Amino acid sequence: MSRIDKKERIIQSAIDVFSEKGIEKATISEIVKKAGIAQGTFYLYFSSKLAVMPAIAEVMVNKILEGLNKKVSGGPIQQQINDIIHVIFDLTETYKELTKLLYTGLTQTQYVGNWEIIYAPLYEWIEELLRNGMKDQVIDSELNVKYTAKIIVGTIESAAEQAYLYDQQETEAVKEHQKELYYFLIKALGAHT
Amino acid sequence: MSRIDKKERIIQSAIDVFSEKGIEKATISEIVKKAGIAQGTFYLYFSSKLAVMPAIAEVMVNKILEGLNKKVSGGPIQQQINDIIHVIFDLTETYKELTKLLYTGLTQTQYVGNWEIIYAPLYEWIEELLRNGMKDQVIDSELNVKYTAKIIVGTIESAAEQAYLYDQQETEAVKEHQKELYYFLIKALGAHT
Amino acid sequence: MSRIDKKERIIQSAIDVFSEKGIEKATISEIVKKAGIAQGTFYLYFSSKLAVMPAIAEVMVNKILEGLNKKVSGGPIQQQINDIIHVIFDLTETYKELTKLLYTGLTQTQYVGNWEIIYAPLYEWIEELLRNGMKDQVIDSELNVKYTAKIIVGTIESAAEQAYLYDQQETEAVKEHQKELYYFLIKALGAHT
Amino acid sequence: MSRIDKKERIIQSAIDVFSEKGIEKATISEIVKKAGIAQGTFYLYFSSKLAVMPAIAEVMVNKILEGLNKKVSGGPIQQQINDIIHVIFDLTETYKELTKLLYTGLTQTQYVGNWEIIYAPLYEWIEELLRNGMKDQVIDSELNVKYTAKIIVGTIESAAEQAYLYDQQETEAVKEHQKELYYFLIKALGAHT
DNA sequence: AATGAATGAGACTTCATTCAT
DNA sequence: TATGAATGAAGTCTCATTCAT
Repeated sequence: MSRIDKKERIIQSAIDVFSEKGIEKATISEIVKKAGIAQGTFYLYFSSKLAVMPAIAEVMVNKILEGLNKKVSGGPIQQQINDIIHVIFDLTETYKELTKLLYTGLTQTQYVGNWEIIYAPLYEWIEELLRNGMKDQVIDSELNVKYTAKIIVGTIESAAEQAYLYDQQETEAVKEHQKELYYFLIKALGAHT
Repeated sequence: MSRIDKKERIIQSAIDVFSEKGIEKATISEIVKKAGIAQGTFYLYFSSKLAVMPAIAEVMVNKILEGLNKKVSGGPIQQQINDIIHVIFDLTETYKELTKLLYTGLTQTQYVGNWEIIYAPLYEWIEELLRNGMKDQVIDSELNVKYTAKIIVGTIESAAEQAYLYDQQETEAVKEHQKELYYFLIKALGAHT
Repeated sequence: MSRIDKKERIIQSAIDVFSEKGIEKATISEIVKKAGIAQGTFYLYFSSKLAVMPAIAEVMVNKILEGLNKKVSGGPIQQQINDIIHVIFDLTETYKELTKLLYTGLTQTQYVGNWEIIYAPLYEWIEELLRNGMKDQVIDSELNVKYTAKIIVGTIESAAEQAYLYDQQETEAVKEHQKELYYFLIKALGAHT
Repeated sequence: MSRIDKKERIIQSAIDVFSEKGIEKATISEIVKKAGIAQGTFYLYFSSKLAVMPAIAEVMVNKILEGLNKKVSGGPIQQQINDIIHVIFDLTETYKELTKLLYTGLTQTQYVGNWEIIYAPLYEWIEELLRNGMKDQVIDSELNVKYTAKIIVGTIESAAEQAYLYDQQETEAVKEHQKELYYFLIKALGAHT
């Protein structure tokens, strides 16, 4: 097993354990046990439980980007917004606590600053979408691309967390929530419904 | 010192310690020390560190409600939205990590369900605002009041966290972010800018 | 069991364990086990293994002082020197490694400075002896009391350590060593043999 | 790099690390790091951390012998005693903790017995000096050469440790201490001051 | 002979929780 | 009700030692 393998295994195992137990109750002991490596080996790669957070965050953002690239069609902006909503909702459902955990985990460490760097590619992806929409004159041409991208991501993520994490909504309610969110965003962007 | 005093002191002290140390590193020892009570006394009021969370959440939501009631004018919907943004941004700045911590803290316990109950008054406040706006025909009459209220709260809170917590923006950038958020919401609600 | 009892027990147990195992191999686990207290209790009294050192040093110096007060006669200076030699040799034999350990233990910590304070009463005891001898004109009247006291203690202690610790001399050799040491000191002090 | 080079480097590095950290906190990791060799390589030369001690002791005794041979004049015994004091004080100042560490380090191992062997050449050097002094009738002809040599070495070393290690005396005080020690030894040996 | 990643035993340390006062 | 010393379980982390390369 190579060095890189070991590190990957730790990250993957940490994702599992954090998801299941939460940051508080997650232990390095359990992470290494699940990763199938020795206790001391953990410390060759990470200095503490929370030091794994940035690596996990990167994995998560990559999953979102992958999802966006795979699932978001090249069609009209309305369809694209709808696809983005579904991608983020699906990932949030799959990884439930993890996203929230990441925020908290990072804020509890010296790595808060990393957050922006890690999320940058995602924001850029949305910014590109907005710029194209503005170029095609299908969305409000006066909006600030940078902040709007952040607002959109925050809005969708918080809605998804609401739906799956706090409300623990039924499938039907989730659909309703998504639909409302869709109209909300479409209007906010000045696109035609 | 009465029972209620003691309990209040524990909650306040817990807010301080959680804010400063995060959930992970906060200890009951420090909470009781700051509260000026004995170790054992804590357990007369709360069963564990995380059991204080719902009480803290309630305090926070009350602060938001207080802020809304005090700061949000009776004027046009646009002005009200603007006021709401400022109230939530200000509280987020003051209590920085605390909101996030609350989410995480609650999700790590049996109290997740409480979240909705605690936030209910806040959502109702916004829902009332929306209903009035619809009645006055100043906002989109077709939107779903319940989900829209949640979406609005989520959007503003996530933007505030972005601004103060992750980006650690300068005053100017925050203002820009707030302005963009304002237009975003106004449009989303179908109100005239 | 009172607070003081607990602390005393830790110190006594630490003396035993350090003597038996040396600083390196002594563990807090074993100290508490022998003291019959819980692991965590140790930390209520001392912050680390080495932090017990000054307390042990004090105990040792007190033992020496006790011995001097009890065993050293009020007779002629020659007899007194002889008695001092025996007291220090006896204690060194009983506590073998401990004295050396103390030096090392203290130098490995922030407590080096304490050494002088702890040894002060012993030096004073010897200084008093010297001053009396000078007053009675039985020893060299020109010697510096302060440094000579230190030199005497150092000379006797190092000889005792030589005898018992490094050379591990037989009884006869020890007697010979002591006798030679006696003449050495008598002459150094300018007393008549 | 030859075998001998490697071994020398380990010993030198161990001296540095032991001096800086003390036996307790010195680690093989740091010794090899400073020596510029791999972890495993250490074990090709020494079986443990403490097994380096005898080698270090030898280095130290050689330094003392070198110093004596170089610095101690062929003049009158008084001058020679004075030179010896300076040599041992200087080395003690340079290597501060190391001498004490050696004692302790050796006593914590199976190598205690080695101590006498290692120190033998030093004692012989002093014994030779004493025998010459006796032959020349400049010192007490009745003293036991063997024990007196040990006592002298112990007296000077303990005084030097007092001065530099525990008291951390200023230059002036050290000179005073040395002067007193000089008269002390001269008188003890029955030489004329 | 040399390497250094990996190991895992075990020491250290913390801290929630208890309970006699 | 309130206290806080004592507990000891459990987690963190280090580091000597091994072994495949």
